Amino acid sequence: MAGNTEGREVLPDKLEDARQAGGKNSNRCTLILTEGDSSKALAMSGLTSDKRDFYGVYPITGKVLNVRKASPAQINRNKFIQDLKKILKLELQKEYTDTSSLRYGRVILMTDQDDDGTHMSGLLINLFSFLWPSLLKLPSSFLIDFVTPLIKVTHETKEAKTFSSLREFKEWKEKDKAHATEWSVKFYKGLGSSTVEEGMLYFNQIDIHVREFVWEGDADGEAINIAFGGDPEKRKEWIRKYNQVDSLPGPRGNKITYKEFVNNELVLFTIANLQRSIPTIFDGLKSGERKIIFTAFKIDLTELTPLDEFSSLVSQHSAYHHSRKCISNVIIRMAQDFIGRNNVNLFEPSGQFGTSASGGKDAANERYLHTKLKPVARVLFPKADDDLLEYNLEYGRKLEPTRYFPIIPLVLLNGAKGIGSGFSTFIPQYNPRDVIANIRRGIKCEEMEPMVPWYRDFEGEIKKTGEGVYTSYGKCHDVNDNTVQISVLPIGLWTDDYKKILHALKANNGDPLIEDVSVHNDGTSMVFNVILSKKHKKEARREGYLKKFKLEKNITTTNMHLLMDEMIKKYHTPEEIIKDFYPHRLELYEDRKEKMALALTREIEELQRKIQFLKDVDRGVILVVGRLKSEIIKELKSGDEKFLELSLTMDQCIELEKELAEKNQEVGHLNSSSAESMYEEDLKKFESMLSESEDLNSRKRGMMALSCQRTVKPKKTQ
DNA sequence: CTGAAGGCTAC
DNA sequence: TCTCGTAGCCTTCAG
Repeated sequence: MAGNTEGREVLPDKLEDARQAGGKNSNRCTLILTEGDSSKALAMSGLTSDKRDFYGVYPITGKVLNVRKASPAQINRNKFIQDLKKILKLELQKEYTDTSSLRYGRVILMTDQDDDGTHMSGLLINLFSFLWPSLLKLPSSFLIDFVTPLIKVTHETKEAKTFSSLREFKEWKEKDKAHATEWSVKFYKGLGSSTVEEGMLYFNQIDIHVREFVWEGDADGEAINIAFGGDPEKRKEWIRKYNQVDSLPGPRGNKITYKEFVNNELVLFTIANLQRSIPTIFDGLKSGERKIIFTAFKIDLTELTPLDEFSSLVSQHSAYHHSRKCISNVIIRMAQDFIGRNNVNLFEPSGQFGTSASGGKDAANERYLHTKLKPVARVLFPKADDDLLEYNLEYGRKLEPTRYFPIIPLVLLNGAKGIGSGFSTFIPQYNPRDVIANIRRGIKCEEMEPMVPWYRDFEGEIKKTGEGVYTSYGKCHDVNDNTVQISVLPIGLWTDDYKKILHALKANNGDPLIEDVSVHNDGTSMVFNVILSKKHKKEARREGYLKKFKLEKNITTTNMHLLMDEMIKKYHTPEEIIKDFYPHRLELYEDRKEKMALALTREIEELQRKIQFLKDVDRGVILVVGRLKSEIIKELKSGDEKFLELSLTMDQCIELEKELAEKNQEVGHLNSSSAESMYEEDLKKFESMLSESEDLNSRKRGMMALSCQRTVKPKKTQ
């Protein structure tokens, strides 16, 4: 009667097993895999007691292992796969011709209706298709997609309709454009926000909320292999192809082939993944960073504010839908200013935002941190641009711009690292002055100077050592015959990691290269004193300490990808990035000029009308004295009524004429200024700000030097 | 030569 | 609350 309880005690704690699972009715049982614990709760509240006979629920926490790229050992030790095997009684390597030996007859994937949810479904499909392909090829679908409505439209007289994708909704709207506006539209924000009642509704009519995955043939396997296999080149090709499809997918019933899923739906995750991981050429920002900047400008974050407070404001103002912990980490990274991080940080780090001891991983918890915008932010992103940008909308609400246009390519100042689907990116940091100089050359149609990576306050050397390869070097010197002092590490090598390297050299498999290491922290930086082993001393001197002590690190320009209008573009040099950037920035000044001219013209016309009005009053053309206001208005041109509020004196007239003269002068100035000269003004402002902060830094360093007069003495050798 | 690890925004 | 494990790509380094 009841399900087979054999082995039930070893089933995972988080499983809500179907009562009939593993029994003679196991074939009629369905396992629901949910994305996260909150979706499991929704499923549980929707499944009434009688349904619990045949439905089991198991939550997945986090992303599922991509088995196609994993080693057998990794697959074996993966917790989720172990659990799944137990729950379904799956056996590796087994060919299934039916599901009779399993504890459940089919599996429903209940993932969120967002891009990451699609990815989760994809990873699960990938898992089954790789480990148990025979199950997906069974005539009756083994994998089922649970589809909750994303959008619901209601009408006064007609029956409500629901859509499970934005694409379906848009198709419907296009088809009946004339009447679409009669419907009111409701957007669901995903599984997490569904109510218990909605959960019940989904499971009462489960048939209209599911979609079967169908295996048609080899093309399905091939599509999955391209999306999840070990060949990124194939993936790049796939993304390029499906990123620009304007044709909509075929009819959407209650079935979908794996190939359709991959090419029409999974590709949307891929694009979202690129947009959050790879900056645009225009503003050098990833989507999350853009939301952060936007919110900081919008709420005018010029006073130190607790970081957790700011990050929750970002969620509200920019409709950031991911975890707040995540956005806090991004803000922390944007505010960090230790050597090797940002050349121009836009946010003030107040509190322990992390150090070069561990590349910033030692930052304090967000509740101990404060931040605010640095003044340079509004110099790089001028306020005057705000009206010229294009903004994203969500449910009709204005959000952050689709892209900003800082005055110089931010991505070259602060660099970029990111890992997306199909593409990753690495862009080194450069000297703002070099970038400015090259922009000026570009505008004057002169050849640009090749730039070498530059990191603020880095005292080591960086030079070109190959095609697309630059090497940064640490610094060290002999203190005495036995001791070498290492005072500077190459870019990207953190002191904690370097300690490990030195200890490895000390051990060196029983043949020590160095005898001893001592580490000194002088408050701002680390200094290592290394005692050379007698045996290797000569060799170390001959081959060079930098090489011997691993004080060289490469910085490559071979993987520079940026987004440009939703397409990935590869750059080979930083100068190429500048060339793609500054013409757009110049165009923005043309826009700005046009807009300012229009506003000025309006103001001048208004002034002229006011002056004319006052003159007419003065000459008696308009009679004012001793009359009712309503009488006078009848004789006035429409729009002139408000001029009655003016003080009707010649003093007022003279003042307005003075104002008019000023405005006319402004027009003259505007007409004589070109986009280029306006650009130059903004660049000069940024340059003077750079000089200010450089002065400040050198003063700070001077004070440090004074207070740290005690130099670090090497430890005496015994 | 192969495998692992680091970097970063997400679940 | 914090830690851990996962995706995704490319480069470096250890075995």
